[in-house]
Amino acid sequence: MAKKTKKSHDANSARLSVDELRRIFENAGLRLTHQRIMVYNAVVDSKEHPSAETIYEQLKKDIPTISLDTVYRTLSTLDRLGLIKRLQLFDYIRFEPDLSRHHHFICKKCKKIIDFHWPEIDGVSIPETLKSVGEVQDQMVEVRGICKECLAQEGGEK
Amino acid sequence: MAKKTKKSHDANSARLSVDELRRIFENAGLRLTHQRIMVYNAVVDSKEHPSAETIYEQLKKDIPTISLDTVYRTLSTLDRLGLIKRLQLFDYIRFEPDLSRHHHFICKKCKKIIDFHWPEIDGVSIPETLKSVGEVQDQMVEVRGICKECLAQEGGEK
DNA sequence: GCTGTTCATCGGAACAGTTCTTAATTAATA
DNA sequence: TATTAATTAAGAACTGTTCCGATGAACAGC
Repeated sequence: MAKKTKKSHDANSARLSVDELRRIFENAGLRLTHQRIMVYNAVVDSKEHPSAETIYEQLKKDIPTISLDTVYRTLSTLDRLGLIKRLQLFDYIRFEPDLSRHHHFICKKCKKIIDFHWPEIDGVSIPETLKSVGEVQDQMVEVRGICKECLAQEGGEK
Repeated sequence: MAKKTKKSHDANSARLSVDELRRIFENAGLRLTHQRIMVYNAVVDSKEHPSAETIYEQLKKDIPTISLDTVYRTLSTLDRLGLIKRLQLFDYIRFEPDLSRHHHFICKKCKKIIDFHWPEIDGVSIPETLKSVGEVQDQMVEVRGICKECLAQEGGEK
């Protein structure tokens, strides 16, 4: 009753079923524990690129005994298994469930991260000079600025 | 004699003269101290996106009494004045002198950061959806992969 | 069912990078 | 030279993250 009904998912972060999770964990020789399921679901359901701390605070409501260490370890495990993605954009490490190619708008003020897509960029082939630098595995545009909410606040508080 | 002759600069990180620095500091109501000049020069001369610790270790050779705290404070000041740029891509905070638009290749293995240019990307205009998200101030492509040196090492050590 | 083994978990301690504190000293500018 | 900001030293504090030793749960083979 007091529970939030948080169900709105993007196409690219649909939650895997427990059976699918079990298969992935078993293949990796790992056990699928309650905590692991809960951490996974928390990241997938979240839209705010949460930090370990955020996930921890959230899960404590349902599992009061969960430890921060477990959250950290589990997030690492999930990242290693490719189920979520680790991001380091600021002082915090954050996690996101969207594994498809996308980019980030980062508000310099409130540090909010907003995903966006940019197909025009995704189509541009990597410059020649980069090929001699190394093997490219991943690319992402990071756009920084001030988000609408912070702009409104700035204008209002003057 | 034991001094390194490190003079190769990119076009975009030409060192400001002491007079130019003085003017900038004066405008900001700050004093231009020996340490500040040295820290500034160390970043501008460096090609490796150094951390505070790296700068500190380097400067100790010339100023044995310099404190790590001063390095941290000075790097912040220089960033605030727009003379260098602060980067947080990994666990360390790093600094770079190149203020022009460029992008970063980051080696996942040795954590080296290599600058590169990508004019094709710079010309692409920002997607419509972003305009409703906020005010864009800065954009940068982050490419991750394995650099040539690490690739060679990987092949060799097998 | 038991028994041992293999993990995952817990709680707290440890760690690393960064910032802050206080007081004394040094050095830049008017 | 006087004023005042910046630096130093030595350490504490802080924050995010990881490690450690003990405990406990789940599973395999008997």
